[in-house]
Amino acid sequence: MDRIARTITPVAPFDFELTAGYLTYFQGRYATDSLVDGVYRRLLDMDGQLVLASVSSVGSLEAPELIVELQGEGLTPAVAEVATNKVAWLLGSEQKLEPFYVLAQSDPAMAAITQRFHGLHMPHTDSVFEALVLAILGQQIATNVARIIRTLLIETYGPRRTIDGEIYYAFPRPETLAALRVEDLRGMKLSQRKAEYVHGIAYTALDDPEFIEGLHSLEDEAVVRKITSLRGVGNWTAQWLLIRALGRPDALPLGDLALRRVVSRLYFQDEPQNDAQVEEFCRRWSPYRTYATTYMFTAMRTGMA
DNA sequence: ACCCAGGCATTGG
DNA sequence: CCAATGCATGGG
Repeated sequence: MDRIARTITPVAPFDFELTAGYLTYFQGRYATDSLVDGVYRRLLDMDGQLVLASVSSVGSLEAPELIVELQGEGLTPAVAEVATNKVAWLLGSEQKLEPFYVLAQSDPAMAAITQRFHGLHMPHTDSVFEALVLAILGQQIATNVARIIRTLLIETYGPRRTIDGEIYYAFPRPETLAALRVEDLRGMKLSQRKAEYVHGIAYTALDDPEFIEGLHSLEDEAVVRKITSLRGVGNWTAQWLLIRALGRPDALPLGDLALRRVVSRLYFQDEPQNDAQVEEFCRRWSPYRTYATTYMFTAMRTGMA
């Protein structure tokens, strides 16, 4: 087992615990990710080579610095370089939040939220495929149910590695999910329809990887047009893809019940708002609607809204 | 026993 | 083009 250490210098302000904890808020784990005793861990699947990244903070909010310890068989400096870049991406460390914070000052509620969660960056998924499958799994079910299903899928079909007596999982590969029968996915507590969606997306990702992973080079609108042609992917899923997989700052997941609720709670005295009203209202945060959405969800999750 | 929860595709008007 | 409906699971 080879080990290499690297550092990452995120764009300030960067709150490591808040950002790494965004995914792992439930018992410090999210199937593929963990945050225990200030160390964020994730098993990276790099062209079939499994590398465990262990990340800890040695800096501060305004002068952030992260230590990334990598371990795996045949770990070379070149591989470590790619792995470090992946970790930087996973933690959204390049995001510049200041312009959004300035915009948030024009609104007392958002100003309070951004102050409370100062330095929270938006975590990203490793691949577009991962974000797509996770979004399908999360459609129209309670987050708790979604978590159970997600964990089951990852721990059943994800590549794994035992290190120091602990099992780590990477997200299942397209070829693995594409090779399954729909009944196998139904065994993962997916509905017939979702099992078909996931299978179809895995098949597409395997058959035409560029269709999925090539979305990085397209404009937001083109991404939405292209990805919603897949069965199981509507606007809500496309917007989450822009946020979670592509790191776009101005996405807005209209149709999201939680978004409607949190906007109505924070700005309309709990008076229910429909999608058109939410869209109209959220214009004030463009071109940073991704950040506004994520911060509102975080506020809601922690009982602040 | 019900009802609902961070949607989508299909169908019927 | 828009509204209604089935889908599956687990928690309240």
